[in-house]
Amino acid sequence: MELHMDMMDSPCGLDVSLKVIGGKWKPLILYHLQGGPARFSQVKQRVVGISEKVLIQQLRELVAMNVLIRRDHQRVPPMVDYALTPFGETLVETLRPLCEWGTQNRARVAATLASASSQP
Amino acid sequence: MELHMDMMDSPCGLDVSLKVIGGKWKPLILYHLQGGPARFSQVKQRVVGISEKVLIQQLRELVAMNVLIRRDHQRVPPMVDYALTPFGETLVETLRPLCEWGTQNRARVAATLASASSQP
DNA sequence: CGGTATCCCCAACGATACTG
DNA sequence: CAGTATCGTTGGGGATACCG
Repeated sequence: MELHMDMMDSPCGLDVSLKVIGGKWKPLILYHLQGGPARFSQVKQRVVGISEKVLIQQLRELVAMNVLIRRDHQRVPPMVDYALTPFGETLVETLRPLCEWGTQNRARVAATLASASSQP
Repeated sequence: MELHMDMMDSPCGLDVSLKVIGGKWKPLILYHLQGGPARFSQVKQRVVGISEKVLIQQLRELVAMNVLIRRDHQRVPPMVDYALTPFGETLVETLRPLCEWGTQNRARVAATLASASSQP
Protein backbone atom coordinates (compact mmCIF):
# COMPACT_ATOMS: atom_id res chain seq x y z
CA MET A 1 0.00 0.00 0.00
CA GLU A 2 1.11 3.50 -0.66
CA LEU A 3 1.66 6.10 1.97
CA HIS A 4 -0.04 9.24 0.82
CA MET A 5 0.92 11.81 3.32
CA ASP A 6 -0.21 14.75 1.26
CA MET A 7 -2.51 15.92 3.91
CA MET A 8 -0.92 19.27 4.00
CA ASP A 9 -1.50 21.28 0.88
CA SER A 10 1.34 20.96 -1.54
CA PRO A 11 3.37 24.08 -1.85
CA CYS A 12 2.49 24.23 -5.52
CA GLY A 13 -0.15 22.90 -7.85
CA LEU A 14 2.16 20.75 -9.87
CA ASP A 15 0.74 17.64 -8.27
CA VAL A 16 -2.70 18.65 -9.51
CA SER A 17 -1.56 19.30 -13.06
CA LEU A 18 0.30 16.04 -13.11
CA LYS A 19 -2.82 14.15 -12.10
CA VAL A 20 -4.48 15.54 -15.20
CA ILE A 21 -1.70 15.41 -17.78
CA GLY A 22 0.58 12.95 -16.09
CA GLY A 23 1.52 10.03 -18.24
CA LYS A 24 3.49 9.73 -21.35
CA TRP A 25 1.00 10.75 -23.99
CA LYS A 26 -1.50 13.23 -22.62
CA PRO A 27 0.50 16.41 -23.20
CA LEU A 28 1.06 15.34 -26.80
CA ILE A 29 -2.60 14.53 -27.34
CA LEU A 30 -3.66 17.87 -25.97
CA TYR A 31 -1.13 19.67 -28.04
CA HIS A 32 -2.36 18.06 -31.22
CA LEU A 33 -5.93 19.10 -30.54
CA GLN A 34 -5.07 22.75 -30.33
CA GLY A 35 -6.03 23.52 -33.89
CA GLY A 36 -9.59 22.30 -33.45
CA PRO A 37 -11.48 19.02 -33.13
CA ALA A 38 -9.98 15.88 -34.59
CA ARG A 39 -11.26 12.40 -35.24
CA PHE A 40 -9.89 9.33 -33.55
CA SER A 41 -7.87 8.31 -36.54
CA GLN A 42 -6.52 11.80 -37.01
CA VAL A 43 -5.31 11.97 -33.44
CA LYS A 44 -3.71 8.62 -33.89
CA GLN A 45 -1.83 9.84 -36.94
CA ARG A 46 -0.64 12.97 -35.20
CA VAL A 47 0.52 11.36 -32.00
CA VAL A 48 3.19 9.29 -33.62
CA GLY A 49 3.85 5.95 -32.01
CA ILE A 50 0.80 5.61 -29.82
CA SER A 51 -1.23 2.42 -30.01
CA GLU A 52 -5.00 2.43 -30.40
CA LYS A 53 -5.44 0.82 -27.05
CA VAL A 54 -3.49 3.43 -25.18
CA LEU A 55 -4.94 6.26 -27.24
CA ILE A 56 -8.51 5.40 -26.38
CA GLN A 57 -7.59 4.98 -22.73
CA GLN A 58 -5.95 8.38 -22.55
CA LEU A 59 -8.76 10.05 -24.49
CA ARG A 60 -11.33 8.67 -22.09
CA GLU A 61 -9.41 9.84 -19.09
CA LEU A 62 -9.11 13.31 -20.55
CA VAL A 63 -12.84 13.31 -21.28
CA ALA A 64 -13.52 12.21 -17.71
CA MET A 65 -11.50 15.16 -16.47
CA ASN A 66 -13.50 17.55 -18.65
CA VAL A 67 -10.40 18.50 -20.55
CA LEU A 68 -11.81 17.05 -23.77
CA ILE A 69 -15.26 16.38 -25.09
CA ARG A 70 -16.13 13.45 -27.26
CA ARG A 71 -18.74 13.99 -29.94
CA ASP A 72 -20.40 11.10 -31.66
CA HIS A 73 -21.99 12.24 -34.90
CA GLN A 74 -24.16 9.13 -35.10
CA ARG A 75 -23.21 8.12 -38.56
CA VAL A 76 -22.42 4.98 -40.43
CA PRO A 77 -19.55 4.52 -40.76
CA PRO A 78 -18.84 5.96 -37.33
CA MET A 79 -17.83 9.56 -37.04
CA VAL A 80 -16.48 10.66 -33.71
CA ASP A 81 -14.35 13.57 -32.79
CA TYR A 82 -12.57 14.98 -29.81
CA ALA A 83 -12.12 18.61 -28.93
CA LEU A 84 -10.63 20.68 -26.15
CA THR A 85 -13.14 22.12 -23.72
CA PRO A 86 -12.65 25.70 -22.55
CA PHE A 87 -11.14 24.18 -19.43
CA GLY A 88 -8.85 22.10 -21.57
CA GLU A 89 -7.78 25.17 -23.46
CA THR A 90 -6.59 26.82 -20.28
CA LEU A 91 -4.51 23.76 -19.60
CA VAL A 92 -2.98 23.51 -23.04
CA GLU A 93 -1.96 27.13 -22.71
CA THR A 94 0.28 26.26 -19.82
CA LEU A 95 2.10 23.76 -21.97
CA ARG A 96 3.33 26.33 -24.39
CA PRO A 97 6.48 27.40 -22.53
CA LEU A 98 7.47 23.78 -22.23
CA CYS A 99 6.93 23.43 -25.91
CA GLU A 100 9.10 26.38 -26.78
CA TRP A 101 11.81 25.24 -24.43
CA GLY A 102 11.89 21.93 -26.22
CA THR A 103 12.11 23.56 -29.59
CA GLN A 104 14.99 25.77 -28.52
CA ASN A 105 16.91 22.96 -26.88
CA ARG A 106 16.26 20.12 -29.27
CA ALA A 107 19.84 19.85 -30.46
CA ARG A 108 21.36 20.15 -27.03
CA VAL A 109 19.13 17.47 -25.55
CA ALA A 110 19.73 15.16 -28.48
CA ALA A 111 23.48 15.59 -28.07
CA THR A 112 23.36 14.90 -24.35
CA LEU A 113 21.23 11.86 -24.89
CA ALA A 114 23.67 10.58 -27.48
CA SER A 115 26.77 11.02 -25.34
CA ALA A 116 25.02 9.54 -22.32
CA SER A 117 24.17 6.38 -24.15
CA SER A 118 27.73 5.97 -25.39
CA GLN A 119 29.08 6.11 -21.85
CA PRO A 120 27.72 3.23 -19.79
CA MET B 1 3.83 7.06 -46.65
CA GLU B 2 1.24 9.44 -47.95
CA LEU B 3 1.29 12.47 -45.76
CA HIS B 4 4.50 12.51 -43.82
CA MET B 5 3.66 15.68 -42.02
CA ASP B 6 4.65 14.11 -38.72
CA MET B 7 8.00 12.86 -39.88
CA MET B 8 9.42 16.26 -40.42
CA ASP B 9 10.63 18.03 -37.34
CA SER B 10 7.94 17.81 -34.75
CA PRO B 11 5.62 20.76 -34.89
CA CYS B 12 6.55 21.50 -31.33
CA GLY B 13 9.25 20.69 -28.86
CA LEU B 14 7.03 18.92 -26.39
CA ASP B 15 8.66 15.62 -27.24
CA VAL B 16 12.03 17.07 -26.28
CA SER B 17 10.82 18.44 -22.97
CA LEU B 18 9.15 15.17 -22.18
CA LYS B 19 12.38 13.30 -22.73
CA VAL B 20 13.93 15.44 -20.04
CA ILE B 21 11.15 15.77 -17.48
CA GLY B 22 9.01 12.87 -18.57
CA GLY B 23 8.25 10.44 -15.84
CA LYS B 24 6.20 10.76 -12.77
CA TRP B 25 8.58 12.55 -10.43
CA LYS B 26 10.99 14.76 -12.32
CA PRO B 27 8.85 17.88 -12.48
CA LEU B 28 8.30 17.64 -8.74
CA ILE B 29 11.99 17.15 -8.00
CA LEU B 30 12.91 20.14 -10.10
CA TYR B 31 10.28 22.27 -8.50
CA HIS B 32 11.55 21.46 -5.04
CA LEU B 33 15.08 22.49 -5.93
CA GLN B 34 14.05 25.97 -6.97
CA GLY B 35 14.94 27.56 -3.66
CA GLY B 36 18.54 26.41 -3.84
CA PRO B 37 20.58 23.25 -3.40
CA ALA B 38 19.22 20.47 -1.27
CA ARG B 39 20.62 17.28 0.16
CA PHE B 40 19.38 13.87 -0.78
CA SER B 41 17.35 13.47 2.37
CA GLN B 42 15.86 16.91 2.01
CA VAL B 43 14.70 16.21 -1.50
CA LYS B 44 13.22 12.97 -0.30
CA GLN B 45 11.27 14.77 2.37
CA ARG B 46 9.97 17.38 -0.02
CA VAL B 47 8.92 15.02 -2.78
CA VAL B 48 6.33 13.25 -0.74
CA GLY B 49 5.80 9.62 -1.54
CA ILE B 50 8.91 8.92 -3.59
CA SER B 51 11.07 5.95 -2.69
CA GLU B 52 14.81 6.21 -2.32
CA LYS B 53 15.37 3.94 -5.24
CA VAL B 54 13.34 5.97 -7.65
CA LEU B 55 14.65 9.23 -6.27
CA ILE B 56 18.28 8.36 -6.87
CA GLN B 57 17.42 7.08 -10.33
CA GLN B 58 15.68 10.26 -11.30
CA LEU B 59 18.37 12.45 -9.77
CA ARG B 60 21.04 10.66 -11.75
CA GLU B 61 19.13 11.04 -14.97
CA LEU B 62 18.65 14.73 -14.33
CA VAL B 63 22.36 15.08 -13.61
CA ALA B 64 23.13 13.23 -16.84
CA MET B 65 20.98 15.72 -18.72
CA ASN B 66 22.84 18.64 -17.14
CA VAL B 67 19.70 19.84 -15.51
CA LEU B 68 21.11 19.22 -12.04
CA ILE B 69 24.58 19.00 -10.61
CA ARG B 70 25.56 16.68 -7.82
CA ARG B 71 28.12 17.91 -5.33
CA ASP B 72 29.86 15.54 -2.98
CA HIS B 73 31.38 17.43 -0.09
CA GLN B 74 33.61 14.49 0.83
CA ARG B 75 32.60 14.24 4.40
CA VAL B 76 31.84 11.55 6.91
CA PRO B 77 29.01 11.08 7.33
CA PRO B 78 28.31 11.69 3.64
CA MET B 79 27.23 15.11 2.55
CA VAL B 80 25.91 15.42 -0.95
CA ASP B 81 23.68 17.97 -2.48
CA TYR B 82 21.90 18.62 -5.71
CA ALA B 83 21.29 21.92 -7.39
CA LEU B 84 19.74 23.25 -10.55
CA THR B 85 22.19 24.21 -13.25
CA PRO B 86 21.54 27.39 -15.22
CA PHE B 87 20.14 25.12 -17.92
CA GLY B 88 17.91 23.48 -15.35
CA GLU B 89 16.68 26.85 -14.21
CA THR B 90 15.45 27.67 -17.68
CA LEU B 91 13.53 24.44 -17.63
CA VAL B 92 11.98 24.90 -14.23
CA GLU B 93 10.80 28.30 -15.38
CA THR B 94 8.61 26.69 -17.97
CA LEU B 95 6.90 24.66 -15.29
CA ARG B 96 5.54 27.66 -13.51
CA PRO B 97 2.34 28.13 -15.56
CA LEU B 98 1.53 24.48 -15.01
CA CYS B 99 2.07 25.00 -11.35
CA GLU B 100 -0.24 27.97 -11.18
CA TRP B 101 -2.87 26.18 -13.18
CA GLY B 102 -2.81 23.39 -10.68
CA THR B 103 -3.12 25.73 -7.76
CA GLN B 104 -6.07 27.49 -9.29
CA ASN B 105 -7.85 24.29 -10.22
CA ARG B 106 -7.06 22.10 -7.26
CA ALA B 107 -10.64 21.95 -6.01
CA ARG B 108 -12.15 21.35 -9.40
CA VAL B 109 -9.79 18.54 -10.25
CA ALA B 110 -10.26 16.93 -6.86
CA ALA B 111 -14.03 17.05 -7.33
CA THR B 112 -13.85 15.55 -10.79
CA LEU B 113 -11.56 12.83 -9.59
CA ALA B 114 -13.94 12.04 -6.75
CA SER B 115 -17.04 11.82 -8.91
CA ALA B 116 -15.20 9.80 -11.51
CA SER B 117 -14.14 7.19 -9.01
CA SER B 118 -17.68 6.85 -7.68
CA GLN B 119 -19.01 6.15 -11.16
CA PRO B 120 -17.39 3.02 -12.58
C1' DC C 1 -14.51 3.90 -38.76
C1' DG C 2 -13.92 3.58 -34.17
C1' DG C 3 -13.50 1.03 -31.27
C1' DT C 4 -13.34 -4.01 -27.82
C1' DA C 5 -11.14 -8.14 -26.19
C1' DT C 6 -7.09 -11.04 -25.10
C1' DC C 7 -2.69 -12.37 -24.13
C1' DC C 8 1.77 -11.45 -23.04
C1' DC C 9 6.05 -8.64 -22.16
C1' DC C 10 8.87 -5.52 -19.98
C1' DA C 11 10.37 -1.12 -18.02
C1' DA C 12 9.11 1.76 -14.43
C1' DC C 13 7.66 2.04 -9.98
C1' DG C 14 7.34 0.53 -4.98
C1' DA C 15 8.67 -1.42 -0.20
C1' DT C 16 11.91 -3.17 2.80
C1' DA C 17 16.36 -4.41 4.31
C1' DC C 18 21.01 -3.60 4.40
C1' DT C 19 25.87 -1.09 3.85
C1' DG C 20 30.24 2.15 3.37
C1' DC D 1 23.68 10.11 5.39
C1' DA D 2 23.42 8.54 1.06
C1' DG D 3 22.89 5.36 -1.07
C1' DT D 4 22.56 -0.58 -2.74
C1' DA D 5 20.34 -4.87 -3.06
C1' DT D 6 16.52 -7.48 -3.68
C1' DC D 7 12.16 -8.70 -4.73
C1' DG D 8 7.50 -7.70 -5.89
C1' DT D 9 3.80 -4.97 -8.37
C1' DT D 10 1.82 -2.26 -12.02
C1' DG D 11 0.43 -0.57 -16.09
C1' DG D 12 2.05 0.98 -20.57
C1' DG D 13 2.59 -1.07 -24.81
C1' DG D 14 2.68 -4.60 -28.98
C1' DA D 15 0.20 -7.93 -31.62
C1' DT D 16 -3.75 -9.86 -33.17
C1' DA D 17 -8.57 -10.77 -33.72
C1' DC D 18 -13.14 -9.28 -33.77
C1' DC D 19 -17.59 -6.23 -33.57
C1' DG D 20 -21.50 -2.56 -34.47
